Amino acid sequence: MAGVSLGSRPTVKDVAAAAGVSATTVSRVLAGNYPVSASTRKRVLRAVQDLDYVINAQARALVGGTTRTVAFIIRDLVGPLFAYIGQGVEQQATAEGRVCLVCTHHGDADRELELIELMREQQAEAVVLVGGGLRTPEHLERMAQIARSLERVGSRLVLCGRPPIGPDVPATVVEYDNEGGAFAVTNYLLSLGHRRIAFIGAAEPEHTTTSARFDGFTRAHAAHGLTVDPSLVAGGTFDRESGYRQTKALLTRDTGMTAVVGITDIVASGVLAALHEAGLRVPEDISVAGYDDIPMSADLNPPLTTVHIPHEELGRSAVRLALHRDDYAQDQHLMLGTHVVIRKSTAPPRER
Amino acid sequence: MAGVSLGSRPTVKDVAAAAGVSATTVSRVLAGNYPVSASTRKRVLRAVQDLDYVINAQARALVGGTTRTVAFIIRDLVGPLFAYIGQGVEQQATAEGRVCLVCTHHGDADRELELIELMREQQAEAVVLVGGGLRTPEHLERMAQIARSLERVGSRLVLCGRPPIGPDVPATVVEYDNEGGAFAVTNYLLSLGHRRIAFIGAAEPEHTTTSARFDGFTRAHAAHGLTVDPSLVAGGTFDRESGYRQTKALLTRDTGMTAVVGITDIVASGVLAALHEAGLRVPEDISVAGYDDIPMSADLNPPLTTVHIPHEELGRSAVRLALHRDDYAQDQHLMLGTHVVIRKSTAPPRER
DNA sequence: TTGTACGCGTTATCAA
DNA sequence: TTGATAACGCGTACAA
Repeated sequence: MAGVSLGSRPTVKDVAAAAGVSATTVSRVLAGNYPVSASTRKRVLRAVQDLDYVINAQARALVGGTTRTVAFIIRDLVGPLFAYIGQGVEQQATAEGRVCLVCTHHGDADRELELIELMREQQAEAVVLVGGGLRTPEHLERMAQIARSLERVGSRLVLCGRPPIGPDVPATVVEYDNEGGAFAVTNYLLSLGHRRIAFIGAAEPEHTTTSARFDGFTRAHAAHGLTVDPSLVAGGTFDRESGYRQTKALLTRDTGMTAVVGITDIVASGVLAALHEAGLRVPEDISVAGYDDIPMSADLNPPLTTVHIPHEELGRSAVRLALHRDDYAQDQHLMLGTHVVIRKSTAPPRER
Repeated sequence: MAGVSLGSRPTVKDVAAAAGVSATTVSRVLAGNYPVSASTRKRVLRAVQDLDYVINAQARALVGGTTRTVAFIIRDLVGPLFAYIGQGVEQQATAEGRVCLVCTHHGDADRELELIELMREQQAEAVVLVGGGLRTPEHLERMAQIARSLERVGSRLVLCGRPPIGPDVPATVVEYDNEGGAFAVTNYLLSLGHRRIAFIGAAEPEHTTTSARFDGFTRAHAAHGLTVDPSLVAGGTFDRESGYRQTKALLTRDTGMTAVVGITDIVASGVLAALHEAGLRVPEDISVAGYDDIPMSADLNPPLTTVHIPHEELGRSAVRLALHRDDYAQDQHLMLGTHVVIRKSTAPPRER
């Protein structure tokens, strides 16, 4: 292997020297945006090969002003829902010639803010926040400030699966119809004849996802002239264990419930487990619905009725909009549709 | 908001001007590695606040020589196994104060090589390859070259879940006992009395994961004085659909098989589906085992006997070793153990 | 304790 | 078609 020197990265200068040209010429050959004679180009490319040269992205970013980098900040890398959105982000970023930075906050809202700051240091062209977030006034205010900070340096805050922060806050928003999906699935259960429907996972009312889904649940009841019975509303977190525990608790009381809506499919899988354990059949004895339509839902026993979210499309659109916001004044707020996927876990209530 | 100028990122110079000091002093305050008078520090920090200044990570990397960045290259962001390894990588990187770059190659080995090159441009301190890879001579040779290229510029190739490339190739390797796990689970089935065991997912013999697992399967047979019947070995890919199709095909022939090993849990879930559809009970009529111990395995019907891989530990160790390779001459090859997790999908064969 | 001058690797500008 | 020079934003050696 000719010409490779150990211990230090070759630079344009080294290539220039090896090719007997100036650094400028090397740069031009590599960029291909300037006329260079064929013979010179050949010599330069040869030197690049010999020295095993690659460009220094940091140096290029420093002078060029852009890093061609997109950051995405996500609760976790695991978990079927977020991973699919993340996959959409990564694919679109790659398709647009960008590199992806990824960070996880494990549900810690303050950590999320820290990470945005970190991504601002990294000069990310866009900072995509995946999934729902807090909606307390303080948090929204800090978020608004951060959005403006990013704006000032030519970057862009992107909310993916979360409602806008405020009317005058510069941010790209790609959300899905969280409330509408919850309305639709609840409405479906009500149409089947259910009147005692439990809702599991209603804690954290200041969390955007939680509140939107619960609102849809409530509105569907209202549309049928009903009000939600608070004793049928259980709290908990977004995991399977929570769905299991909350269902167990509900079963100890005589609630008369004939259907359960889990705030996510994962929660619903815990609901199913608890019901099976109690010897109840789904959907004969009790109906169960989830939310998210993660791949696993089709494999549950029985296959779960749920609300479909366009996971990947969410991520892709987020990046696409953010990177092309200067083009023909695109609308920077997109609301993607959701729809109910009817499987085997729901049926009319038993005659009592 | 005082002092924020629109449209351009503030620099140390701006902060210095605002605080009435030199750029050097600002740098020192921010780095905190040099004595600065309390009053000066205060003025500087105040200016930083006012201007909403953050450091430029690219510029710092250019002079400092290090990006504090770790890249990980993975087949997909979705898929339970890789995501967990990725999570380990991300967590350890964060714990070590690094930022993560992520790219996916969707199983395309050439694309993987391109991405490594891209990460070399990005000056990543370590480039972690997650999951198995090709093992053709050409690919190995290109891989070895790349490892040396990375080495030359102070970066490091890390193989996570893949065997070493060669003895003289500079790379950090963290693998798990793929062959041993396959041996153990096959041995378990043989010990239960099974003699006609199918292996599903044996295509791509040049893929490291595939071949290691099939080797373990073969060796277990040999240890019992048996040879593998080729008619019980089916090919296919790593997905559920493949497991389903291959099983269907096996069932059309009278193979006499009493047990099936899927090359992954996902494949095994397809196997289960095909068996159920054929009216066969698991494990009464036929036993099924998988590989990977992804979370879903415990929820399959019946819960799947499988081989556990220390997913997250794999990712964490990979990053830890790579970043500390200068410390006290650490061994840069780690082999983590696997073990069989016995659940409900395996039992002794029926008396015939 | 603080400041000046230079260099990191690249590209843009200007001149030849 | 090619080259010299300056500049990007920061850290560091050296000087004060």
